[in-house]
Amino acid sequence: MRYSQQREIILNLIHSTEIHPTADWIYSSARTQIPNISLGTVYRNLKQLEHDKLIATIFDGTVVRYDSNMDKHDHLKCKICDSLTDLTLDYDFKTTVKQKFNFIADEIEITIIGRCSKHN
Amino acid sequence: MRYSQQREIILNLIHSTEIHPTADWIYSSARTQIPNISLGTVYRNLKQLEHDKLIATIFDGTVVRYDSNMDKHDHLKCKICDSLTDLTLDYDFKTTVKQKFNFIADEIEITIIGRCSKHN
DNA sequence: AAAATAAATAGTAATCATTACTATTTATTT
DNA sequence: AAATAAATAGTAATGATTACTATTTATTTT
Repeated sequence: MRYSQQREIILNLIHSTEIHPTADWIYSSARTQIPNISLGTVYRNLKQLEHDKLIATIFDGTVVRYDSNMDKHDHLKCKICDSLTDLTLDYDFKTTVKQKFNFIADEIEITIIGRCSKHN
Repeated sequence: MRYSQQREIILNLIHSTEIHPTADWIYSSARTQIPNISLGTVYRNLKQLEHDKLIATIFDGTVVRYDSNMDKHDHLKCKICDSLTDLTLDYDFKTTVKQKFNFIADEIEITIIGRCSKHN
C-alpha cells in the first residue's frame, strides 16, 4: 500500500476521537484539512484500513461506524445521546456454542442498549 | 389499525419461515399472492408491525431482517451459508453494567459469527 | 343498505449511503 | 529524470428506504 496524505489524515481522525465516527463525519472533518478530498476517497481508504486491520467496522443499527480500538471489546449504546462506549465484558460463549450447536465462533458482537450514566 | 389483506400476508410470510427474511424477500414472496403489491406497502407495514410489537427487527451487518420470534434471544450467524439461527444464551450483563458504569440496560444484542454445524 | 370517512394502497419520485468509473495526479522505482 | 502503477477528484450509478399523491377500500354512520 503506497503512502497517501489522504489516508494518513483519515486514520489520524479515527484515532483522534472516541465517538466511533461515520464515513460522513470523517469526510467532513477531513475537508477542513484537504478541502477537495473526495467522498469516494474516504470510503476506499476506510475499506483498505479495515482490510489491513488498522481500524474496525461497527454496525450501529443501520449506520456504519469506525473504531480505532482493535482489542476485543463490546459496546454500550445510549438511546438518549446516541453515544457508543467501549467496554469489555467477561463471557465464554465460544465454548457453549461449540458444545451445544457444533458452531465454530470467530467473533462475538455484543451491544447493550439503554441509558448511559449521564441520562438516567 | 385497520385490517388489510396486504398486512396479513406480510405477517404470515414472516411467521412462515425461519430465515429471518429481508424486506425484499418479503416483497418477492408477497407478489406471488398479490402480484401488484407495492414495495412501499411492504416497508410501511413492516414498520407498523414492528411498532405494534408483532415482529422484531434484526440488524445483520448492514442489512435489515425481520423476526417473528418476540422472545428474548440471540443469534448465530454463519459466514459460509449466511444463515441466521436463533439461540438463547445465559448471561446477566444488565447487573454488571449498572454496577460498573451506572448504565441502565434495556436490551442486549448478541450475534455470534462463525461457521455453523453444516459448514465445519 | 347506501353514503360518508379516514386509513391503506399502488405507483412513482426523491433521498441517502455506498460503490463504480475514468481521466488526471502523485508516490515510488528504475 | 523518466517510467509505472497506485491513488485521487469528480461524477455517475446503484440499492435500500422513505416520501408523495391520487385512488381504493375497510369501517362507521345514517
